[in-house]
Amino acid sequence: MDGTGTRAGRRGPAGRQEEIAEHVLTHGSATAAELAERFQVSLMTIHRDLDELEHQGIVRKYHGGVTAQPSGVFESNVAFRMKAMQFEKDAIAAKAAEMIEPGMAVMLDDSTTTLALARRLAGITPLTVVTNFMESLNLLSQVRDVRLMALGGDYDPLHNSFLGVSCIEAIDSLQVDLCFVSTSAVSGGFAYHQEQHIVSVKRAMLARAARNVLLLDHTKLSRTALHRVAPLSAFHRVIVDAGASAEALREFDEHKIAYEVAV
Amino acid sequence: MDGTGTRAGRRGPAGRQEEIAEHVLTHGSATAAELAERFQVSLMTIHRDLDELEHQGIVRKYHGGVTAQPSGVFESNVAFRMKAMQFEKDAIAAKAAEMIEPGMAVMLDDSTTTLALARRLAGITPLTVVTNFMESLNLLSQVRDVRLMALGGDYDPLHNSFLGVSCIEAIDSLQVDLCFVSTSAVSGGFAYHQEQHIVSVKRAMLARAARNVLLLDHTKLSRTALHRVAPLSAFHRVIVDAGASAEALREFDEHKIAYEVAV
DNA sequence: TGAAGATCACGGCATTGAGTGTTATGTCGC
DNA sequence: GCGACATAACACTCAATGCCGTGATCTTCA
Repeated sequence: MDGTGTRAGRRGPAGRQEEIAEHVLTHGSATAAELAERFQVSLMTIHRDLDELEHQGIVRKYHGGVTAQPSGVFESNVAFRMKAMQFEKDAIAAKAAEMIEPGMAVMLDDSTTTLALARRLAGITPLTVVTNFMESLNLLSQVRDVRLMALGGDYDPLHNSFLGVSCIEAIDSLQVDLCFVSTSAVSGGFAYHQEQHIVSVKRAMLARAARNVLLLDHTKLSRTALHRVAPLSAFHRVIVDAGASAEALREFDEHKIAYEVAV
Repeated sequence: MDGTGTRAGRRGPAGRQEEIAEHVLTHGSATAAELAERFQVSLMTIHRDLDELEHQGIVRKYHGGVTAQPSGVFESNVAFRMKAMQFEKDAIAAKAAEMIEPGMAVMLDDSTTTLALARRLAGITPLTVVTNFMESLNLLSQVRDVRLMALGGDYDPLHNSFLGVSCIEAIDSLQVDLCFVSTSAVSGGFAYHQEQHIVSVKRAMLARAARNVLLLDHTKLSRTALHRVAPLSAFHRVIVDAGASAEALREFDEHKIAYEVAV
C-alpha cells in the first residue's frame, strides 16, 4: 500500500497524467519537484507527463513549474468528451436518425454526438455521408452502401478532425439535404463554441444544407462560450435529451424554436 | 545450417508462408506432413500457415493435403504479393526517408509503399505531411510533431483512400517540397496505372511538388497498364529494391533517369 | 468402425516496445 | 557567471504479444 492517497496509477502513465491534470487544474499551478514527490516518480517522468499534457493543451509549462491553461480548453479534449454522456448521446442519435431517409445526402460535424448518429446510419442505406471527423470516417468506411465523402484540411489532434481554410473550401462546393451539428453551449437563442476555427467550419456547414439539425445533450443548455456560432433560428430542429430542464425548454418556446426531446 | 535449401525464413511466419505458397504453386499440391518435414516445423504450424494461405485465396485445403487454387489466382495473388513484398517496400521506404529533412512538407499517395514510408516519418519531425490515404492518416494522426493535412474527396473502398474532383481541387491549392508516389507498372520511360481516377489524382500531386520521387518494387518493372501516368522524366528520382533486374536498370540509364537501388 | 488426418486448448518461449530512471549536457534567470 | 531547472541520451525492466509445440478431442474417409 503506497502513501499517495487517491486511487493508484492503475492504467499506466495515462492514469497518472490524468491525476496530474486534475491536481494542476484544482490548485492552479505546481512545480515539477512537488509532483514528483506526490506521485513517487522521478523528475524526468514528471517532465515527460507535463510535455504530453502541454501538447494536449491542458497545462502550460514555464521555467520552474506549470499552470492550468486559462480557458476551458480542457473540455475540448476529444478523449474527455468521448466518455461523457454516452447514454444521452445515443438517445439523441436515435431521434435524429428518424429524420434521415434512404438516398439522402447528410453532413456530420466533428462531435461525439454525431458519431453516435453515424453508428446508426448502416441501417438507412443507401446514403451519402460527408464529414471531417476521423472517427466517423473510420467507422463509415467499413459500411457498405454508404457513399462516404471526406472533408480534408489541417488535422487537429485535439478534436481528431480536419479543419481550416482547405476544409471550408471543400464544404463550399457541396450541397446536402441534412446537416447535423452539435455545439458546446446554448443560451438566449444562440449556439456557442469556444474555438474560432471550429466555429468557421460549423458555419460553412450550416450554409450548405437544405435543413440543419442541432444535437444537444442537456449539459450544453443555459451556458455560453466565447464565440457565437449561429442563432437557433438557423436550425430547422433542435434535439435534446430527457435531462433538459423545463426552464431550458421554455426558453426554446420563447424563441419559437422547434425542438424535440429524445427519450 | 539447415537443409531447407533456399533463403531461410528470415522474417517470421510470413516468409515461410511465402515459400509454402511457392512450393504448392509449382508442385500443384502437397500434404501437410510433407511440408512439415520440408520446413522443419510441427504439423500444427503447417496447418495454421495453410489456413492463412487459404484465407488469402491462394491454396485450397482438402482432407489429406492442399492444392493450388485452379483459377482466379492472379487477382488473389496480387493481394498476396501486396503483403509479401513488405520487406522490399520497407527497404525502399528507408531509402526514401533519407531524402526528407525536418521542416519539409511532403505529399504521399495512396499506396502501400508510401505507407511504409509514413511509418518512418516519426523520426524526422517536425514535418508537414499531406495525403489522401486513410491508412496513412490514421497512422500519422498518432504521431507528435507531424502537421497532418488530409486530402478529402469520395471514399474508394478498394484503395481505402479519397479521390475525385474534390480531392484534386484540394491538391491544386497546395505546394509541397517532396511528393512520393508509386505506380503499378513502369516500362519504356513511362509510368502506368490501370485506373483513370487514380491517375488523375497522381498527376495533380506531381504538379504541386518541387521534387517528385517514384517508389517501385521490382515486380512493377517492365510492365504496362492501361493508362499512362507520366513520363519518368517527371520524377527527380526513382527508388527500386534490390530485386530489380540489370536489364530494367539499363533501361533507366537509356532514358537518363536518376535512380537508386535500396538494399 | 477404425485409423489417419484436422482442429482445439493450453502453456512455454522469444521478441518487442512502452515506460522509467540515471547520468550528462544544455538553458534560463538572477 | 552561477545555481537551479530543463532536456537529451542511454540502459534497464517488465508486461504484452506473436509464434510454436504437445497432447486431447473431433472429423473425415475407406
